[in-house]
Amino acid sequence: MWKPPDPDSFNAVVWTIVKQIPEGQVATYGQIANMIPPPDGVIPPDYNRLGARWVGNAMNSTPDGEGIPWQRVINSKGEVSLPKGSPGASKQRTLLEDEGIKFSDKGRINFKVYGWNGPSKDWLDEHGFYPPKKFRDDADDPKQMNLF
DNA sequence: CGTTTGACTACGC
DNA sequence: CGCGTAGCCAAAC
Repeated sequence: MWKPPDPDSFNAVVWTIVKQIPEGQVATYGQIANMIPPPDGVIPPDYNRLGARWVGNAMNSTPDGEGIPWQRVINSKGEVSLPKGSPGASKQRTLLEDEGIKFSDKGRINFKVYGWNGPSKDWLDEHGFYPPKKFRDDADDPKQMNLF
């Protein structure tokens, strides 16, 4: 069974990945967890379920002033996952709206529009991370459109 | 110490 | 869809 190595280094890895999320896009806790290779190299079937809480923990202890876009990580339902009505929750929503992200009337973000497809393959290879789940076909990705 | 909690998620109804 | 539940584990009580 996979468990995170010492929490400090695990958090550092999470932050490294979160910093790659571009403005105006969002990732999920489970998506981040899926990118981080387990120490023993064996991926359990419910891999992202195991890591999602730890990713949440890492977000909870995000250092301020280091440019980590913590607001771009949300839960699998597309909602801000901080306690409803908390100062942090409204702050996160405001930050995302400032980046141009729109919320549905039920407070959800459409992954088809704003979901992050992960870093470039080069970056993944360089750091040894797994490619994450994609929310859109690359053909539909605005970033890939005029790549030719 | 035992219990509860938490920025989670997949799954079954 | 929404809601409840099981499973996870480090941290805080």
